[in-house]
Amino acid sequence: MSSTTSTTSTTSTLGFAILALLARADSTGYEIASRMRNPVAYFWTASHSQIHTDLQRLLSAQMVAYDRAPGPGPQDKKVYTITAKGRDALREWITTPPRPQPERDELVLKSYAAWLADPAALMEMFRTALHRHEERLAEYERAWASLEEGAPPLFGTPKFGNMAALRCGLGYERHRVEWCRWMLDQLSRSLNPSCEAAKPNDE
Amino acid sequence: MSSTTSTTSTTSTLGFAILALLARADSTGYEIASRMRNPVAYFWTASHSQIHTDLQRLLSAQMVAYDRAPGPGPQDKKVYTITAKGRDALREWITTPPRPQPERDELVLKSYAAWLADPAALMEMFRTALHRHEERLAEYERAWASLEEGAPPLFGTPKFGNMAALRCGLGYERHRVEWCRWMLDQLSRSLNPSCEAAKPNDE
DNA sequence: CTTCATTATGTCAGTTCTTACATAGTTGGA
DNA sequence: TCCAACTATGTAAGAACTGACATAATGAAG
Repeated sequence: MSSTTSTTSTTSTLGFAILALLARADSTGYEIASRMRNPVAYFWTASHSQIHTDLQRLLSAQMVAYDRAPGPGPQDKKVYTITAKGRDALREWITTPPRPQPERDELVLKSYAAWLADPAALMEMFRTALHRHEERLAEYERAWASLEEGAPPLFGTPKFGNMAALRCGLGYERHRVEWCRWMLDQLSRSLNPSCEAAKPNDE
Repeated sequence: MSSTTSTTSTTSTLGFAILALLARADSTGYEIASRMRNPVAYFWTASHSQIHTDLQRLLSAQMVAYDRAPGPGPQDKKVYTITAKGRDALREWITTPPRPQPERDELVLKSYAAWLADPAALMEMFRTALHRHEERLAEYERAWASLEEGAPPLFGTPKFGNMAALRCGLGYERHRVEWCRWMLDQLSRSLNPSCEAAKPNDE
């Protein structure tokens, strides 16, 4: 309605990811990038170049502010803080239902085209994927155990967010491990279909 | 080796998605777009504008060719076919291990920041998401049942690809439904923590 | 008869994101 | 002592993708 305060929230999803991290702890751009590589925040990643770009955009939108702190390096480092305006925008964004995501997954795409390729080579690819997912799963299980050790997750504390995201990650990796194993089983059957009658057909 | 045939495979993932569809059936650009909206091929989507752009790129790379066919419309429609070169490139791409995907998921990001927001509003958002995933799951289960009806999935036939991708979709939607329910349970507990001992913990 | 959905092609502006380039101090090991 | 890794900032070119614009025939419903 009011033409002055344009509510054209031009903040991108990455912008909100940055705000979500700053709401937990003040950070430099570099720290934000490394915190995003952390598996707990595994669901959104960005290169440092884009983080710097977005921080500048958030700055001009007055969503964040920064204090200069010395070194190490030629320039001062900039420790960013979320502003009240940024926290308001973040809070509003959190409960806005996201549009259904387009599910872009290269491995599934490859499986869809798998009938054209060499089964042995496919098996190697899925074995690699399986190992990756098993490692991630183990990592998440360790993180989950260490989160459950302390006090129960209180809503209103960052720990709640950690558990929520981690719980999703656990379920996702379990599903992936299962799927990769199923694929490997199907592919091995196509290589030696001899034991067709012997197999008990359940797992 | 040979400097003339530059193996700089500049084909994007979308390009291979298009090739994978054309390997199953010749299609116009419009048909490719609608086939990508089909839930069986739910793992990669694109707007028609980008499909047209990529088809032109694939054409100049001689990965596809087309025959003109009449109407309906002002121009002839172009029925695209995958070429031998395109099929070779596709086959090579299928077994190349994809880099670990960055897992960009807005809903998980929101859950990570959920501790800052209103639990009631969050519950509504997760209820919406739950319904979407339940619907998808039902859709996939129907598709799976109709795939199992016929002959068993033979490797070397497109049906194998359908089952592979669908199996992944089923596992994913189940995991999502489970996670959304867990989130709703956690959020409802934070709203009335009184019945901590009373509730039977299942639904 | 008009209107609307579907089939069908394409361009263009703008956003998001990746990759490479560019700089520079500190710290720790070989 | 030198070299590599880490901390720290940023720019710029280009790829990937979205959404709006633009055109136009067919067929079905009202």
